[in-house]
Amino acid sequence: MIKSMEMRMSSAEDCCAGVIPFEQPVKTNPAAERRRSPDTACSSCSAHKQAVCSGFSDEEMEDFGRNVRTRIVKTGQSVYREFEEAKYFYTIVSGEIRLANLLDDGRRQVTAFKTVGDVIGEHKVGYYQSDAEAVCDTVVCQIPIKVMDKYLAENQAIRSVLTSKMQEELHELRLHAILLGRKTPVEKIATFFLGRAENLISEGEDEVEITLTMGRSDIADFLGLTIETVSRTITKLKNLGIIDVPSTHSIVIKDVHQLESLAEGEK
Amino acid sequence: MIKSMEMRMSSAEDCCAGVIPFEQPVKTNPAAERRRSPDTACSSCSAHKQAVCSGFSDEEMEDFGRNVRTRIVKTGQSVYREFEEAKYFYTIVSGEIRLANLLDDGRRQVTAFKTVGDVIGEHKVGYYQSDAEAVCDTVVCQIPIKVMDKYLAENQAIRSVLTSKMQEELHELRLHAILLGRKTPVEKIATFFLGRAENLISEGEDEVEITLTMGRSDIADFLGLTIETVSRTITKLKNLGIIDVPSTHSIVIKDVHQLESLAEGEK
DNA sequence: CGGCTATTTGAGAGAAATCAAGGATAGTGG
DNA sequence: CCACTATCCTTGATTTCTCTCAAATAGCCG
Repeated sequence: MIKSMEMRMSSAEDCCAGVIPFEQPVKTNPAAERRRSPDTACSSCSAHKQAVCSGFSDEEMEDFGRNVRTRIVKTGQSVYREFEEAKYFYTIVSGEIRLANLLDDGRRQVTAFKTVGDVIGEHKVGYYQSDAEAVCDTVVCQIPIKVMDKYLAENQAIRSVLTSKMQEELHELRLHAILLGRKTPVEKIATFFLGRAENLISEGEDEVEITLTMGRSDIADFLGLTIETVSRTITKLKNLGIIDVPSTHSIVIKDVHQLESLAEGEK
Repeated sequence: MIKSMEMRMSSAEDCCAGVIPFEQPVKTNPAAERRRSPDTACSSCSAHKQAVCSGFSDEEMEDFGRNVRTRIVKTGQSVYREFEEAKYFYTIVSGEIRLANLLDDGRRQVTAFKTVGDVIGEHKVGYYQSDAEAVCDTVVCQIPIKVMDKYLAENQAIRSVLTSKMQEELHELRLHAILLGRKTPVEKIATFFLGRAENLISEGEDEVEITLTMGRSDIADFLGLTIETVSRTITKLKNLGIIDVPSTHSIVIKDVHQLESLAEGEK
């Protein structure tokens, strides 16, 4: 039923932008997890400012910290799988997660890449609706649904943050639908690169370097293309002088403005 | 900037399944709206059971009814437009709404069709992120964001219903991404028809009749196809004996099981 | 009935997928 | 540290499917 793709991936230590907020050795146990101890407290968490927990007061944070666990997910491993009972939310502390769905014959659609501060999991459904897999070595904060529900019931700030995150996710999925349904390969790749560059583009700067954590097949399955078309399109953009490709997983956007034009279909 | 598509549509009175819950004449004013009076109270609203307001107690409902307005939206008119300031949520009382986004050159992606009981609008963003247009004559219940926020702050049941609806929307958008990115035209059309039949299929029944409220170009823009491919694919399914097409806007699924096989890509 | 759209159907072109190799890269083990 | 090997990525040739362009038909409204 499930064609094995993208397994046996490299551990690629330098591929993840986020800083892992503690130095503990990774357990050999594949489901490595630990309750947060004082030295790994939420207050020192590198993802705190961007995550749902940003809405907590200091005392609440401390209480929260006692109820969550940190889980290390190595490249290619899954955080959860589609149809599994949804017992937890996860906040991404460092690394990157892809959400993907499979058709019976092995065709795959990656619906989103999630990074530091993003929340994954399901509310009110009971089971996960996608596979969540680590694109590179990743650290997540595991929050039991019941705990989250308690905070949501009591705390307006948390509700507000979570609702905003859901709303943003809806918006991103709608934008992605436009991309999948109506954009050409060049537009898709250009849009994808710009999305990755979003937080890196500084005023008046034409050149930005982005990191492609994931492989070409993840990109292809995200954009609704084949890996060959992804590869050819990247080469085309390179030949046009709009990007440079110093290495497979690194792209330098040499002309942001021109790439933006391409992304919107202006010839 | 915007290519005019789908304008000047017919008024197609028989195309909407929902029952309009009151008999007032439609105002000639294009922004026809009225505060709900006792005889048009929420308690008699045909959408009540399926909508967010289902979480209200009787007194709350009465209060709620004083704060909302009913708005009649004729075929082709918009409830709101992308980038407009988002002042209201809307619950669909009867009829059908399409959410759509345009690219600068006129390409369009319909991201969803919304029907009775669905909520449209944005939280926490400030502006609408899609166009919302009536596929056929439609009645919506207009809820000021501030009013909704008040209820959300006070009422767990409302929060729960709204969160569920958002979660469901996320799920639908993910499923739609799979369709757009990875399915063939036959699979897309089959999936679309089955989605429309979802609440109509009864146990052990092979044959179901569905109504296509929208035109072929809406279907095409929803499925990421051209109208020609939509038309040809429908013809193909007809020739295979899996469906009948008694009229343009009516489809009889003659073999639900076989259509399900096609929708999932089983040859 | 007449005009306007929407839909269907046909023919042809073009673009992306598929099939097939060769080359680069990274992780493994000596 | 280096060679080996598996995998990933790129490139080329070909096929196939969908889009585009074009025109006929059908359906609806006044």
